[in-house]
Amino acid sequence: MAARIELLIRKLEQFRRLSFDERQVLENVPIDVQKIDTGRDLRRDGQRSSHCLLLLDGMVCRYRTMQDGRRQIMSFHFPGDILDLSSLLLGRLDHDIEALTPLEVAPIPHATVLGWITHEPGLGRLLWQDTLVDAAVFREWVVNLGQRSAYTRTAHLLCEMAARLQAVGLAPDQTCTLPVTAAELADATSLSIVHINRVLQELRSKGLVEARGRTLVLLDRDGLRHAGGFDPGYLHQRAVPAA
Amino acid sequence: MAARIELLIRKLEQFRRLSFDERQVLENVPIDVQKIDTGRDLRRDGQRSSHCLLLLDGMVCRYRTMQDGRRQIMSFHFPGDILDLSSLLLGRLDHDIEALTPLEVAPIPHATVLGWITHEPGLGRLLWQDTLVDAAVFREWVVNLGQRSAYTRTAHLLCEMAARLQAVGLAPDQTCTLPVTAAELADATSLSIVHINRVLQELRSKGLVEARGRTLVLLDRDGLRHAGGFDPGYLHQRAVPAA
DNA sequence: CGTCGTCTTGACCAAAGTCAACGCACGTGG
DNA sequence: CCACGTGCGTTGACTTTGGTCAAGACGACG
Repeated sequence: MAARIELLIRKLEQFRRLSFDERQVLENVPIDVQKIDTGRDLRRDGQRSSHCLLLLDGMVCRYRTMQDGRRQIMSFHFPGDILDLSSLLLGRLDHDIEALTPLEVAPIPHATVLGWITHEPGLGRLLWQDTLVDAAVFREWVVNLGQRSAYTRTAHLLCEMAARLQAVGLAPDQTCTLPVTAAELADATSLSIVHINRVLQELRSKGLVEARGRTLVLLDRDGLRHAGGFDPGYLHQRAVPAA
Repeated sequence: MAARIELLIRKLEQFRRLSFDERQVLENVPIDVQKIDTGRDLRRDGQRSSHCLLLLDGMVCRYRTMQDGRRQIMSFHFPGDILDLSSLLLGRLDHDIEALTPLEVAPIPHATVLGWITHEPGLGRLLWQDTLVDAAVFREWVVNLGQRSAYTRTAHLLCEMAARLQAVGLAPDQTCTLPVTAAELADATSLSIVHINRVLQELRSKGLVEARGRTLVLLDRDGLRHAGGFDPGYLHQRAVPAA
């Protein structure tokens, strides 16, 4: 299963080609695949840990629960993402991380990651770049929550998810299937379930999306892009990598 | 004016004590102080640059302007902050940066910063930590915009600003003066000016804040903390540094 | 003294939330 | 194989939070 580290390599190669040595360092990491059920929390608010989690398969969200039980999803993550890079340098986590689908993750000891960046400082820079992109995505969410209407906001979020899936080769054609429920979209857009439902109806009536069981299918990426005023520049992706 | 780099040092020492060599590297940087007027843009959306800006005095915000002219402020910055660290590794900026007060900034060439992190990898780690904290702050803004009411949201924002000023020794006592207008708070909280005005009135009526010309005085930090449900954990500050 | 930017107020409006009931599909166990 | 329960989606009626518009006050500064 060592091939799985390819996901991380592909993600980092969004920034620049890796050198032979850099690839070697990553490919030599023993990958210990763990399976996790839908709904399980991978990490809890306040937790310290000695490993980072590399997501190999499935989808995950980070969220914070308020005192009154409402919750705000802060980000979604896809295969190739390192879920809690912040635990490496910051210690305590300030949010929860939950499995939205059945998952495969690989815990990578902090010591291993520190080894990477010591022996190959270039890798450290790439990981730092990754956290800068993360920050850019959070900024975009601030704009999205602050300035866009329910309809535009939802479309924008769907575009972002599609663009990120495509970047790691998981949404090769125009369509794209997202394993999210209306409740999860509501928590991410900070709309009520009732209202996100009305928004999704509108998106469906325009032929932009389609509901299939517990998943949402994006039918018309350009239409969604237009509906959400989506400009992918903030994702700082290079050209779409070859499938 | 070389003493000014002390601000950055103090900021980084929020994470850990610097070694003698690390201090040396930073203290040897020639500081070229530039003065900037209120309202000027320091950086524009899409811009590339060859320098990072170290803020020495004054207050700054990052924002994005929408097509319809509304704008969303994404963050405020205080002395000691590096304003566009992302330009170092990501190239194109995805937002504007504006002076909210008269400013003193020091441009630091990218090459210089790259030199720091090459010769003292520990400094690179500290700067990376700084961007992780930045990201944590953005996440908190997502929660703030998504889940908190106008009143709570505003109080929370004020608490955050006070806590960050205090961390660099600029709000030593219980009170704290912020050079922000209602319009700027409105753009940051994504409330209308009219509504933020009503919120500020309520905060004033409870003795939590006071308006003095173009500045806002925080009178009762504990009261604000309570009003905003503020928990500073996400700022990942160590104990308050000695004044 | 006038002007400009900022703050303030009140009346009205609209986007999104809440509540409550219902439907629908799926899975499990009798 | 059907009955039931559970989780998710849907709908309509009503409410609330905060937005919009418009007018006026205040205060700093040339």
